Amino acid sequence: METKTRFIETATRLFAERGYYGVSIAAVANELALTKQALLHHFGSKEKLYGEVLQTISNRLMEDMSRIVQASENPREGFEACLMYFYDALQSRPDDTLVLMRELLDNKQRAENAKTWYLKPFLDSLCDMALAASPKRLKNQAQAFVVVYQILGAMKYFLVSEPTLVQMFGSKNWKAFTEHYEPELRALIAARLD
Amino acid sequence: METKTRFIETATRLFAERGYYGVSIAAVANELALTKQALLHHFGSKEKLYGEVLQTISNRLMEDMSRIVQASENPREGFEACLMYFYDALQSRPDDTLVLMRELLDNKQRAENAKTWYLKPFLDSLCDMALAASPKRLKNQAQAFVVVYQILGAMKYFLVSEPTLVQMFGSKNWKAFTEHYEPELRALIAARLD
DNA sequence: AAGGCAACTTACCAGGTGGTAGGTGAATCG
DNA sequence: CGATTCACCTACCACCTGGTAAGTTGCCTT
Repeated sequence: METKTRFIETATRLFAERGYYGVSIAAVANELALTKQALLHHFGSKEKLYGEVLQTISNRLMEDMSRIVQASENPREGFEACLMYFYDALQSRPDDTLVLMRELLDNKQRAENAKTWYLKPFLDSLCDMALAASPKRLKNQAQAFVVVYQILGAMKYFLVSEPTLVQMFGSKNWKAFTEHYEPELRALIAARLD
Repeated sequence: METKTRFIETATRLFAERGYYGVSIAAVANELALTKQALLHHFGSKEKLYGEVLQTISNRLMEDMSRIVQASENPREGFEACLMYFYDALQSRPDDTLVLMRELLDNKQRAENAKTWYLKPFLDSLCDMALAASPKRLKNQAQAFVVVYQILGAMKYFLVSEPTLVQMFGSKNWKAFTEHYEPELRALIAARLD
């Protein structure tokens, strides 16, 4: 595998665990037994490395998502399938989920330097899909956005809480929670679109 | 006001903005035109300062919540009022909300230290209330927990996104979102209990 | 008046931070 | 073959990090 790709994968894991400020570029490089200057050679700066991490996550989501959307027949089914796919994707890549959540919290600080909104197109397309899926229920863009955001919040907050909930209630209860969560998430989505 | 209290307030704001690793004790002290050694005099270490910040938030939240829980009469109405009150509380103190969210993400790292589950009694009582509020819909503890967690996720994720959404969509759109959010949150809660 | 103590201060430290400058050896290419 | 490019290196920089040591100042108690 290319060194640059390995840098991005390692950085994704470390940023997920400790956040942007909690990870030094030297720490990322050490994981691959390279020097931080090797990293700087490939990315130029820490901020650009972080940008590529976000871009990679964003690309992965957008590509898979557009595939799902095209495969669907009617807007409503496509939107629901898209959301459930998103839930599976977040569940199967917890590091991506954590990085996205951290980015949400951090980017007030970084916004001045990095003015790129990697996830905005993703949010926009979800809102458009929501409007198409439930034109009677959702009267305008703002309302569609709010409903989409409720659904995203319900799934992301739960997935991001795994370590805490396992420690709080034990892994047996956590397993029970996850088994209940998917059907309840479908029910939530349906309830929000009717 | 006591210097120590002012330190905690300033630290809460900065930790909310940049996270634990993103804030130096010197930065906190500078905000109050004091030296970092003044801070160390009061708290001993950065970790202890952070602990006091968490404790202060936890105390504030628990006090408010226990007051509300006692005041409820009808289980269903009491539960809904409780959730909406919680939404208002989070909304009125965005820094507290951000710090709690960050702690949720970080405590996989600090799992050893994080044995203070300040939110567990709160979660437990919410689950009990949910079961009492909708005994026909919710068959067991796990199901009640899942539904409660969906609602909490929907509100917390939205509130935590303010800085990002303001920059992404502008403050005018953000205002439109917040106006839609409260009624839609009530609708979400109702839909999840029927 | 004397002592103690809380609330600060300056001076300092070892180690880490992101980043620059200027290489080295190996592969590629005209 | 020589020139260039690539992927990496060592050396170095100015600044920042949390934390220690040792005062200094002014109020409170005895």
